[in-house]
Parts: sequence; C-alpha cells; structure tokens
Amino acid sequence: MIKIAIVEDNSFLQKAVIDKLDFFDDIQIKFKVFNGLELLEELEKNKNIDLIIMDIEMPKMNGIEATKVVKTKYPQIKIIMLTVFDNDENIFNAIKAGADGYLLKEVNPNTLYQGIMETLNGGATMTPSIALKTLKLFRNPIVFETANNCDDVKLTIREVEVLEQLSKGLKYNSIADNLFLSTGTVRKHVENIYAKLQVHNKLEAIEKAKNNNII
Amino acid sequence: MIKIAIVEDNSFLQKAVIDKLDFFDDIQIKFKVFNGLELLEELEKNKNIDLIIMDIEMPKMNGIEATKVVKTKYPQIKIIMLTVFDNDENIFNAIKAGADGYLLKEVNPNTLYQGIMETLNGGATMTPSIALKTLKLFRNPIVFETANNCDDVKLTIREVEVLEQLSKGLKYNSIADNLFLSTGTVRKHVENIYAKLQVHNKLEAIEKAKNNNII
DNA sequence: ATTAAAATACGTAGAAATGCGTATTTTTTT
DNA sequence: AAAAAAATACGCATTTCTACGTATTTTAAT
Repeated sequence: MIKIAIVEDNSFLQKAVIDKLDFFDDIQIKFKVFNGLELLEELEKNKNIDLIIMDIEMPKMNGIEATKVVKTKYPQIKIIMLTVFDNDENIFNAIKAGADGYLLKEVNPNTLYQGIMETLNGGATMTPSIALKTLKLFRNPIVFETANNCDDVKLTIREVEVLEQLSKGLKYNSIADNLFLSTGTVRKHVENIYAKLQVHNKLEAIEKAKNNNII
Repeated sequence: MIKIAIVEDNSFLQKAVIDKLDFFDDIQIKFKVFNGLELLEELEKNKNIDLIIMDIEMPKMNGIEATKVVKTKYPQIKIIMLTVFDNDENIFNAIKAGADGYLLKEVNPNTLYQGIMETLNGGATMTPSIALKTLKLFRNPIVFETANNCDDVKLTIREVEVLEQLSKGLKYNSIADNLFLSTGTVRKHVENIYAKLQVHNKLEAIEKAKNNNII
C-alpha cells in the first residue's frame, strides 16, 4: 500500500486529485490538508508517508517553503508538485527546494499514477512541457533573486574563515592549527557562528551560509 | 508524416530502432547514418527532417558534437538522444548541446513514439531515471574532473538513503526515526559508508558523494 | 539449494562537537 | 578618550559521532 498525502488549498481541486487516485487500489490517501503549515503539523503526528502531492500557491505556507522543510526534516518522503503554474521561477524554485517531480493539474489519472510509481522507484516525473523548461533553465541558468533569508546575517571576517575551514570537514584541532589559534578559540567562534545563524551543527551552518552567499 | 533520421554506428542497434518505429504509420524514416559526419553530409542534401534520433558514442563525430552543430545550423530540427549510457557527464553535455530529449536504448516502442510526439509538440522527453539525474545536476552542479570519480564507488540503496539524511544535518536519532530503524543500525550504515568512501566524517562523505552524484 | 550480499541490531570505548559560563586583550567606532 | 565590537582563551558538562567487534535475519544471486 502506497501512503499518500495531499496538500491543496482549493477543496474542489483537492477532491479532483483524490478522485483521480481513487481508481488505483494500491494507493491509500492517509490525509489531506490545505496548506504547508497543516502538512507539517500532520507529519509531526504521522511521518509514515511515502509521497506528498503538493500544490504551490497556498496561504500560510506555500508549496515551495513546505517542500524545503519536509525535505530537510524527512528527506525520505518524495514530493510531486501538482500545480496550474508552469512559469520558470516556480519550476526553478521547486526543483531547488528538492521536489522529485512536477506535474500540471490537468494531468490524467494514469499519468499521475505512473508518475507516483516512477518517483517511488527512484526516478523523477515531469510533464513534457515542464521537462523542456527544465532543460532550458539548465542551459541558460537565470539568477532569480531568491530573496532567501533576508535575515541580514553578518559574520565577521574571522568567523567566515573558521566557517570555511569547517566546511572542508576539518576538525577543531586542525582549524586551530591552520589559523594559529587555540582550539578553545575556534570553538568559541563556532559557537558564535551558530548563534548568529541560529543553527546547531556544522551542516546546518554551512547550508545556511551557502544560501546567504557567505561562503 | 513525421520525418525522422537515425544516427547510430551499431547497425544491429540501428535496426532495432527502426523496428520499434515501424509499428507507427505516421513515422517515416528518411535516412539512417552511422556517425555525426555522415549526418551533416546528409542534412546538406536534405534538411527536411523533423527529428533526429541520435546515439552518443560514435566514431568520427560523436552525438554531442553532432547535436551542437545541428542545433546551430538547423535549430528547428528536434533531437532525441538514444543511448545506453546514463552517466552524468553525457547527460549534462547532451543537454548543454541542445538535445530535446534523452532516452535509454531499452525504451519500448510506445514510449519512444510518445517521446517523439511530445517533442514535436514542443515538449521534451526523458526516462524517469534520467529526469532524476537531471534534477540532481540542476541542484548540485558538478565540475567533471575525471580524476575525481574514478573510484567506482557503489553504495547500496539503504546507504544512499542514510547518506541523504545525513547531508541534511540530521542526527542519528532522527534518521533512525525517519527510516524506522534503530540508532545502532543507522550507525552501522554510516560506518559502512565511510569505509566505502574512505572518509572519516559526515562532511567528507557528503562531499565525496556529491562529486560522484550519489546524492 | 546454496552462497553471497544487504539490512538489521547491540555493546563498548574513545574522540569530537556542542552549549554555557567567564574573562582578557586587541581593534574599531563614535 | 570612551564605548562597542571582535578576537582571543579556558573550564565543565553533555551530547553526538566515530571506530571496532559481533551477530542475526532478510534478500538477491548463482
């Protein structure tokens, strides 16, 4: 049994998706919610989900943001975007956020089902029009001002140096050695970095720093 | 009538492709050649072609080079790569060269036909496994340093899953939770991953895995 | 049917990382 | 000159990770 969750704010379209999947016996719709926040709440209660069908435009938390969070907290869950919008920016952001597929709302039941199966078997699924846009984006990468984290994070020069070394997988001892510091000082820099970035380990710090073009 | 050209150096495989397309009445194979150079010569004589089915590895001029030239001189002609190779570098280069699709040789007649039709209707076609690789390349653009990934590293499916979760900065406990495992098992998987990749911590493992496009 | 590989799980021990507190010196800013 | 920010450094407690060993069950391959 394939465990599916549906995230879609329009209850009419939600129903349409459910109807499409109703044909297939091995598909079990575990829950349906109306926005990203509700999805996260539901996943807290029950993370035993194989795949999420996700709309993009939604109140409170949109599908892109939700995808980012889900792919960070529960990377094993597959996500297929299902939306009426096929503009470059949405496609680009959805892929960057970690989506495993991108289908348009008018998809027929069979194609949707196929897409789900292919995704669960370690592939990805896209409608041909989306695939073409993806290829074009690939060839001609546009820089969207992602307006990522406007948090205006400011690390000092020394902190950036330490973070750069951290990102190479060096341990505190080696970093201290490289920068002619004591291990304790490196440690303190790392602490301060974590506090500024509001994270709690190397990987999160590096991820966030990269997103803000700090490193 | 859809006018198709086939570029494939192996005459046996060439025959196989023709057989696959023979089923369909609206497909007309205008000519078949054995490498890129012959293709260009033939196009000089007759450029009235809708779509080219192109192999990659060929003598004299390979499919990537040929695609570049064709897409420059005759941009209206669609090109679908049809090859046994699904390595990142080929996919990357084919897309960059301007290919409109990328299918694997074992494709069944129907899918091939569908792909052709979708491509001619302004879409693109990819097998799900290729689509996934494309998305990964999109998210994680690599520099193809041949020295880097000669190691022929093979991780099991489970190991890749664990590594993906590791790369998000999750701790062993959360990973165990997400994958419904014991913490000890996660630990053991991580050990095995490190041994295979010959590394000694998360960051090195992730770095290496990304370079080999494992994650 | 037998063998090999993969996935599962636990224990012990030491290394490394994280969080919190404190404190001094140096540099920069006002 | 005074104040603020940055860089330096340690100690303690706790958590997490890494390494090594062992072992059973499940799945895939020959």
